[in-house]
Amino acid sequence: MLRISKLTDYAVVLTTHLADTAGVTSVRALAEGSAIPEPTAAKVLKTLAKAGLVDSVRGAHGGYRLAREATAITVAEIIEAIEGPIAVTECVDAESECSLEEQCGVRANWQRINDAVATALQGITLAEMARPDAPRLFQIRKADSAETARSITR
Amino acid sequence: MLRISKLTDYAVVLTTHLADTAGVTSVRALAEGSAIPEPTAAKVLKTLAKAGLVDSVRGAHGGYRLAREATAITVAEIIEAIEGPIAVTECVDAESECSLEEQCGVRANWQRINDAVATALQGITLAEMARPDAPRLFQIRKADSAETARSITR
DNA sequence: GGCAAAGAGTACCCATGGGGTCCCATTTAG
DNA sequence: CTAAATGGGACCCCATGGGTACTCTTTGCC
Repeated sequence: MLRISKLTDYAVVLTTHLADTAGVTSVRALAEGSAIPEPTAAKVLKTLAKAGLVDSVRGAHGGYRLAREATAITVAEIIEAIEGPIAVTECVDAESECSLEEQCGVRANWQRINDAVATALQGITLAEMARPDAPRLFQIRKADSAETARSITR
Repeated sequence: MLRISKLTDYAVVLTTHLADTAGVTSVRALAEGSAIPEPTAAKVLKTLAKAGLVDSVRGAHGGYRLAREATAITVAEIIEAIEGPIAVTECVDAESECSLEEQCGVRANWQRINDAVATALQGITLAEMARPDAPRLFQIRKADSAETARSITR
């Protein structure tokens, strides 16, 4: 499955909506516009605010707005705000004491895969994510030898 | 976090060990060599066998061996054997009825991200995964030209 | 000033499924 | 025949994703 959590999905959708709007938007409006249950949307937005990705305005007529330009927010940041550091496997995550890490030749390669995925997600901005007709696609390539040309054709 | 499950991690480690050995190897030997609890290793191997990635030999002196060359098994296959189809988000997975999918501009982009990740994992063989000093790295590129766009759409 | 409309913070609950164990049936070498 | 293996279940536990509720605090507006 290799899933991101639903909450993260919500976060992307919500920030996407914010990217479309100029001023601040209330949780209620955002929730309605995204078909996300309001309390849950509120929870997600609070988390995003703590992470500094959105700014909140309290009080009457308050709401949320993006803390930066949509072009300056990456999908990776949103994921990390909700789920923590991107770590494909446990052993890739910072302080894991894999019992036989000396032996484990697999680890280094998971690390590389993890880096590739992280880099990819860091390269995708919220602005791009907001456009269904995004002109850019993303591909992952082996960086190396001669046959890399063929690496896409599966 | 974007994690693959521990069981999948185990699967990669176990198949890696199989790639190093010629004949069949018993679950016990594999479990000991990988520091994975034996019953759990057994479970994983059964799943891999059902998926056709490893062959089992029953009876005394039985065990497992790779069903194909290590160069002909991809990491993507192992992941899918344990976790099912690679689907970064729910809406990417086959039969999801996302309430407002018409509206949801995010979906198409998740699909693209998903494809990129899947393609990457399909390009990594078990043989490569088994070598800690793998010479190849993996990187992700944005392809903003129209031609590459076509090459990914499956 | 006071009320109402917002978000902040936190505690809490519930269901799902990852992770793990066990048992018994079946196969096969010696 | 027996022991050593896997096949195929059923089963359990508990961490956590997902969702809810309730009480502060801030602030616009009459």
